[in-house]
Amino acid sequence: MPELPEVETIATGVHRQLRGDTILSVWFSRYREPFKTPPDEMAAALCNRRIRQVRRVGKHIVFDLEPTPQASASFRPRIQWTVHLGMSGRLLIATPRSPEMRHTHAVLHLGSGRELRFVDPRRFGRLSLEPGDFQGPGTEPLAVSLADFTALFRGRKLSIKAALLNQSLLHGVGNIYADESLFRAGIRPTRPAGRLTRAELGRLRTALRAVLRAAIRAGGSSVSDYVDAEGSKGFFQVQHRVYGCKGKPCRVCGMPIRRIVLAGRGTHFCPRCQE
DNA sequence: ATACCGACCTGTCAGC
DNA sequence: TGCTGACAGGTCGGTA
Repeated sequence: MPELPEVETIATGVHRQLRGDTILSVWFSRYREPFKTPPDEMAAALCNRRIRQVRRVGKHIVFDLEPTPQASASFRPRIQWTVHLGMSGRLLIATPRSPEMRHTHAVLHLGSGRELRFVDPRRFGRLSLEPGDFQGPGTEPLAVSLADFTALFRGRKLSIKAALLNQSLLHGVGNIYADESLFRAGIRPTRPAGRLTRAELGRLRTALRAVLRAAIRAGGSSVSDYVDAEGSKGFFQVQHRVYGCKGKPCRVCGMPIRRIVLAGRGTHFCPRCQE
């Protein structure tokens, strides 16, 4: 389940491998779900583009594209192709001889002879064409100042957990890192976001940045493995302290970790350490 | 405007 | 063994 650290790791890996490569032709599956832009329009815009940069914005992977010298002069100079992996989306760099996995929904044929494949069994992923200034829906959690972070939650009645998941506030935080950062900050997920003290918001911002950075470091150690081949190895190196730990003793106080449903999501916390 | 909830999807796994 | 149902969750659209 790709959240900010996973998307960052994938974007970095794809950037390293594909920067400077060109898109010659594109194939899309028949499923319409992955396309926020009509497939024909997207295919026409992607062909004869050079990959200038691949990076992460929120949970989106953004391909900055520029025309190849051969492209017609009517091409817009710069466009962006964005990939959202949803729950189960993957990007694979393959050769034409690599067997095609089930649920492959897009294949970009590249000038180097390689292929970039988008595989997404559950089809929650989305592909989109952007005019060239894609910003994402919310604020970047790794760059937000304390003042801006505090302002995001002011006056809000929804739970802090739901607020962290709201991509139009902060983008990039998903269920795992919401739970993990709330645990590290000692804040119960059910607390109304607007009722948190300045001190608590400060702890939460610090915890969120720390856990995201640690996860990026962990994922970063196996970037090429992920992009090349099967695994999502790197992402399991992260030590979860509450997520998926229902009933296990809290690492700090020993109380059993509780699981409730909040904002429609499984939510994990320590009933003693988080108040 | 804000908040909440079901729908969308398929693979996995517990339980029978 | 093979089946059934619950569960996983990012995002969107409908509703209060």
